[in-house]
Amino acid sequence: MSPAPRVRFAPSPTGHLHVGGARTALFNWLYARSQQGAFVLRIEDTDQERSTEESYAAILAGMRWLGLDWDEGPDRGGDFGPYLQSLRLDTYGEHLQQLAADGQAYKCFCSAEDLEGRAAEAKAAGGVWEGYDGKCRGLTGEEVTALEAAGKPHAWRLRTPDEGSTFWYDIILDKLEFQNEVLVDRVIVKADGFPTYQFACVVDDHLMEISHVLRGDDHVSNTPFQILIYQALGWKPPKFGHMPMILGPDKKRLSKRHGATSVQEFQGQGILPAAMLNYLSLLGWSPGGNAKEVMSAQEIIGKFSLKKVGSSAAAFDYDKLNHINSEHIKALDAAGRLALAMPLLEERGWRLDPAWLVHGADTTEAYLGRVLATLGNRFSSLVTLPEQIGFFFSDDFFVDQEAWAEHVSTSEASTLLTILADALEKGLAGDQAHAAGAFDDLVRECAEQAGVKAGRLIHPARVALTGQSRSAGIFEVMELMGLPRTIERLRRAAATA
RNA sequence: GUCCCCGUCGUCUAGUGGUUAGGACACCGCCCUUUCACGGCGGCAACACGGGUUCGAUCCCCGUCGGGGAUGCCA
Repeated sequence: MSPAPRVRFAPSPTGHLHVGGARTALFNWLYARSQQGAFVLRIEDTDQERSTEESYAAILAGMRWLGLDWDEGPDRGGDFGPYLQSLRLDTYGEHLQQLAADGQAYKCFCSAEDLEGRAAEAKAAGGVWEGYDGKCRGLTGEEVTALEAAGKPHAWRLRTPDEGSTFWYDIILDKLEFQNEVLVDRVIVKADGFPTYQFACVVDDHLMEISHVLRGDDHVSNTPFQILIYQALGWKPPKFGHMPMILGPDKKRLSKRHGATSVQEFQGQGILPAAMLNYLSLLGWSPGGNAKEVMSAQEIIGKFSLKKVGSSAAAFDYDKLNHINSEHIKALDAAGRLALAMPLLEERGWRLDPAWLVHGADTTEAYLGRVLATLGNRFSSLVTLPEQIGFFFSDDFFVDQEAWAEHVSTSEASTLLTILADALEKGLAGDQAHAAGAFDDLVRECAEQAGVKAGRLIHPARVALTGQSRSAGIFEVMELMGLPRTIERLRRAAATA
């Protein structure tokens, strides 16, 4: 049995946790958890311009929301820290010295402007700029001394071989090979003394004993250069696995124009973390065959395997995410649903109105519990829930104008609703008003007496009471709303014909 | 331009050198029902194209096309 794997998620703190990053983090986490390995969080803040505290906090918050817990990280330490690259500058410096000592790294005095200028020239001459022309590669000791004496700042580049090839066996993509000829001498330490991503990533992955580097396939072309760094340092590279990217619904790069792209936005849209995690797990991976797709994190861990991770890019499907989300909501028990719905009431200041005198539910929570029970599986979205239950808490509720016009604003409806209101006033009292069945009987009686089918009365009543053409069972609604309020709304509706 | 990756229903995917190419989302229809929803049942719909290899290719090879990525002193 091979030793427990050590994997990592290494975001740069330059924005929110994007779904692509979240999926990368998720697959690393799934692999670690399914193999009893370690999941490390490392922050790659080597870009002094773009790294921010807010992004750092947002990324950690996003991961916590999703439930991706890490075993080692900047906030909780570990045996291989620090886990913030800006705190590891000495380490990178030492390794750079090692490379400089044996001539594998050299100083490059070309400024960004120099490089741009030469690239433009090459292009103008009809040629192609391959990335770096190796100008400082052959600088003599005297030339270097002179440039330094002149105060010219310099970066460090890795001297890469011109012949041969670099290859590796990717866990997901199988054998990948690059001709060294196309690999350029890229910068490993910038003029500001900070390492580039390429260098810091290699040094840290090695020192932190990362066994598997699982990342997006946008890193495929960085890998050969990184392998060259491992070789220059005399180290054995870890195993690499490049996962396919997540694209927008139109197969183009996923961007804000497609809708939400950061996990924080999905949170704001009523997506449950368990649902988000579930949906993301299905992008590029599958439990196989006819296995059910709606799963808890534990179930996913139990079935996860890197071997089953696919290699083609996936389009993000908001519809399916919503479906998975509704399945997760429906799978919740009463307490779980209540916990989800209560905050929505609080946001709106909705409370049980004592005047409604609802039997057996004297607190807002108990009342909401009964409302949700009546709703049953109709409660499948946090976005629509307020509309679905608002009329239970306020007289100023959402009204579907189209439904109102069709079912309520007619003379027939007006007549029938008045008949019903009268009958409720005379016929129902006391304990009877606490049984949906009593409302049921009375409504049908009224319809019969008026000579119409029950549905002719039920439809207008539903819209009159709830403002919508769809709701929980209307007799339960009457019972939960209370007799006085029911009669009041029926009369108000009858008057609008 | 160059290098690299990818290509099964509209979407996520399962799958095999010989299958009626399976499931899920979406969509459509029917049933249930006081409507909607839920649920149940059914339907539509795919192996990108062209060459090979083979008795036989969705599957193996080559090419084309399409999509994506890289080409930074960003990560």
